[in-house]
Amino acid sequence: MTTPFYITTPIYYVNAKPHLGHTYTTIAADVARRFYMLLEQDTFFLTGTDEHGDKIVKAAEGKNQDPSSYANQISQLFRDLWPKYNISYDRFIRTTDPDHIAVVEKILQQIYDSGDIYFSEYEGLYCYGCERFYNRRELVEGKCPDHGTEPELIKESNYFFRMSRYQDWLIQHLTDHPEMIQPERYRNEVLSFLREPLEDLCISRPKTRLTWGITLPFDPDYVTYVWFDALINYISALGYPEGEDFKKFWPQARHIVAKDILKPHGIYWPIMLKAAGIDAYKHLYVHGYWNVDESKMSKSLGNVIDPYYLQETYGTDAIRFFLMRDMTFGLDANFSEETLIQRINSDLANDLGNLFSRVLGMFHKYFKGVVPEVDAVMQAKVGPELSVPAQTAINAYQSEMEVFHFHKATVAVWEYISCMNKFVDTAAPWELAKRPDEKQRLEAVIYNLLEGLRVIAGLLYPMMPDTARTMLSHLGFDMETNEYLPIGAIKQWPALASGAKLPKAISLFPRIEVKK
RNA sequence: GGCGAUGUAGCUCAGUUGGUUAGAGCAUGCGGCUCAUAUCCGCAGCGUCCGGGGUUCAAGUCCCUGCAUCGCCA
Repeated sequence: MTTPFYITTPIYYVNAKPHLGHTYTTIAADVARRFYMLLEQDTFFLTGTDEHGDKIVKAAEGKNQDPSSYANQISQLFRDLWPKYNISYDRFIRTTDPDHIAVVEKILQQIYDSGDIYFSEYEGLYCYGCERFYNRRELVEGKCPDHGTEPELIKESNYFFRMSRYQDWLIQHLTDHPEMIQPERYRNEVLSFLREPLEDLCISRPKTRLTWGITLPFDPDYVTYVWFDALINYISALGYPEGEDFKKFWPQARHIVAKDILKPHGIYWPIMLKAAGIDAYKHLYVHGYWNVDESKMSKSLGNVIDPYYLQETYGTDAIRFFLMRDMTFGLDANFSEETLIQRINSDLANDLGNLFSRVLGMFHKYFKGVVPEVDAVMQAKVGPELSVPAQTAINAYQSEMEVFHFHKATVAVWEYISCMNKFVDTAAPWELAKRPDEKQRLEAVIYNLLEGLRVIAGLLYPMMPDTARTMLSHLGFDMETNEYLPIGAIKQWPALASGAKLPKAISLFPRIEVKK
């Protein structure tokens, strides 16, 4: 019985179209998920959209739509985008889904009954234009920064979640599970935040102000506030509390998020789970932002990268590869089409594509596309030159992937690709082909190069599923019935059956000509 | 204002518990091969490892301080 694997992306807020950041998070989750498929574990991959709240109401009003149809429309953009990037999720959850709403109600009632939700009146500075409260320090000379009007002091009653009660528990839990929040810098950020007393969280909005939300089961005059609704998706999607998927996958939950939503995921969510009597998730992986041409991606700068454009222009696998290769998980990275093209040409076309092409080219030239039988003595002599570094690459790749260091895992594969290219040069099959007495060596050299390609293709599957499958089918694997090569099969060496007839190579990644 | 992170070749970054001439990829220059997508392979150059001080036989690596950038909090 293997360990199940459960990975989630955040549910994306439908106040804007999908951008590069959403795309990165979702691809990272898909890569992780496919990696665990190679390990032959049972996997569940969840993504979706977050659709309630006043920002959605406002955005809908701006387009003269009701919140529901507006949310439908934006949510659909995400569902249309993911197939283009080969995202293979198991469920796309929406906070407007009836089963989700039922679970949110259930959890709210449960926490309310146990006494961790209380009703309280408070006073604050409210701007009617913004429909929100302001802190004194947010105001500009005592006025609303957006409207320039003086906010009014009003009294309002709301429901609060007693987070403060669980502060010590959370600190202890994070201490006992140092690996829970990664990379470490974000764990430290959470811990430093927890050094100050935690305030209770306001989890409701009166219906006089907001109706687009889930009604509190214990007070029909209020709806629940976005985070309390949104975070619960991670368990409602699995059929909490009785669902088989919940029982199977929840204990292994791993969340991927961008750094802007560290606090809800690092603090609110574990405490909500604790208050509801549910085990904490296993890991939270926090990544940085993609800057564009050295500056922050923002609508006002007009430099928001459109993932549809990228996919249509450069292709699914090239973008998947670039995003995984060029961002150190946890740190900010820079995106520019120039570096993207650079990467595609140098890593994909020159290193990988050309290797594939030259090896298969020689194979067809010297062996007419039929996998040669290799002499055992010769195999013992030639094989290790490629099989030993292959094992090294597989091990490095595997241990980096397990901790979501996609960047380093990629480098491990490319080190092996480089090793293969060097081997072609030193073994010089074109010289061997001229000498009949070297026929056995030539057979071994080509055979083992094909083996190396098999390993490369196997490892590339999580990152570049289409490319990997194309390569494997050119190496004679039946990719109609198999989706991928499991890790055990990747590690085997030699594996290719002699006598098999293989198709001619195709160009995996054409070079992109840069006009100057 | 408080806490923290980062600062290494033109660019992007690796550098374990301090230990020999500081590394990789890309870019640049030169050379080689011809199987291949004008690709690949080899060689070369380039670094006051942010500045300053200290500990040590020995510091990119530890301590103090200053500067810069960034993040979180107030």
